[in-house]
Amino acid sequence: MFADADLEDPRAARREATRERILQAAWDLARRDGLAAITLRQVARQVGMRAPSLYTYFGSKNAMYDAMYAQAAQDLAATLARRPQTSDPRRRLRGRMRLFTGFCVADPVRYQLLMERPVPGFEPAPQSFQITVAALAATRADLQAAGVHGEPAVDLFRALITGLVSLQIANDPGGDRWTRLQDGALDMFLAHHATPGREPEHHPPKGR
Amino acid sequence: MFADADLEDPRAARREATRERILQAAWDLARRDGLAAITLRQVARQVGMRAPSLYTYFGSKNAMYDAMYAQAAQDLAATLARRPQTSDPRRRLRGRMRLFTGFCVADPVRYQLLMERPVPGFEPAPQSFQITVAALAATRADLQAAGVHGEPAVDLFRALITGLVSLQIANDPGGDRWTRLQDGALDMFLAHHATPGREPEHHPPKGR
DNA sequence: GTCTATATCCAGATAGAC
DNA sequence: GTCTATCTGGATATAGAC
Repeated sequence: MFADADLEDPRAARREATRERILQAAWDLARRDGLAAITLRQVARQVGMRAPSLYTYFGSKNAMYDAMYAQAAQDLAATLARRPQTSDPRRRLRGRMRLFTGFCVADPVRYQLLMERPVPGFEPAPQSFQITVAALAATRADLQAAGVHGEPAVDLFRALITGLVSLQIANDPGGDRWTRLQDGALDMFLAHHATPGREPEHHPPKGR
Repeated sequence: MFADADLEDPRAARREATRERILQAAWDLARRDGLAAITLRQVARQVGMRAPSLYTYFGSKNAMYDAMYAQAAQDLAATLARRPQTSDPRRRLRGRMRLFTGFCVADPVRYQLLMERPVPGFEPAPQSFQITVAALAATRADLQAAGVHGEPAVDLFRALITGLVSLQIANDPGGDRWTRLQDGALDMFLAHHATPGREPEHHPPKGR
């Protein structure tokens, strides 16, 4: 975003590198102890500093969480955008779904920060939050292209994915007990909620 | 459990009543500020005491969480057991599902304490946890009676319910945007994972 | 930019008077 | 059984020397 505004300036570059090291340390601690449990003292120690020095880089602890959220949102957007062109809408939907579930289970703490409210008192900046919303809108378009129409169907699809991911993370972290069910789940869903056969170009309904 | 061991003894009864008042205050505060945010001082004030007095009733803050967890687990067990006899397995499954989702959305904080790990450093006593597990086993039996066999199908069913409940709680608290999808979701699920027609008495497969 | 020192606040838990 | 007083510890954040 504005991070690389002055990549030429070596001072700014070095500052950015330090910011990055701090965030990396924060992620490591969050993965070990939970997002809400990290303290500025711990983060500072991890990068060889004392807590007050962090205030040179982040105005507050919540500002640090904000930077972490922004990183996570960028990760998600980059992951979902990676999907290559495919002519078959169902294959594209399936690919996007796999990318999404893969992203979620690859780093449960990142998922938690992005999708839940794991830190009391912290809410992401609207600007970062919009990145997340936009990234999910792509899936909505895929659904429509695959012949799935109507808000209830989209909601049910979201529930299916959310359930698979959260049970996977909670009950079989690192495994695939639930994620391996995703293809079958998609088939089941499409059989009930997609108009069969090829789907023409579609202009969105004007309602909602 | 052991709470009513000496209901005759008026001293024990009064003590139990006070314990109950304290827990009620803790639930109220948890619903307002979140489970992890409640403090012993707040709870004590709420019942007209000072914090140290609570140690007469609970050995530690975690012991209080344990008592809350036990209450929630008992609630769940009582709710799921309430299901009246129905001859049609599918109707029974549907009824149990509705009881479960209703239980979850009726008190999101209770659901959170029961199903997630919302308080860093607190894990429920195994004895209470077992109540939860046993209560959920009933649903497993209902699934089998309705013609759903195999662990993957059970896992998918759990994912469906979990997703509906958690999106409902997170994005439409107090509403029914997701819970109203449950009957349709069940139909979809059964169409794909249940053996059609009437299901005979079934002895569990030895595999798995 | 980083440090020490400190302000400010609040937590869970214990000791001991009443 | 309930209280006051206190212990112990940790948090975020700021002031100001270097």
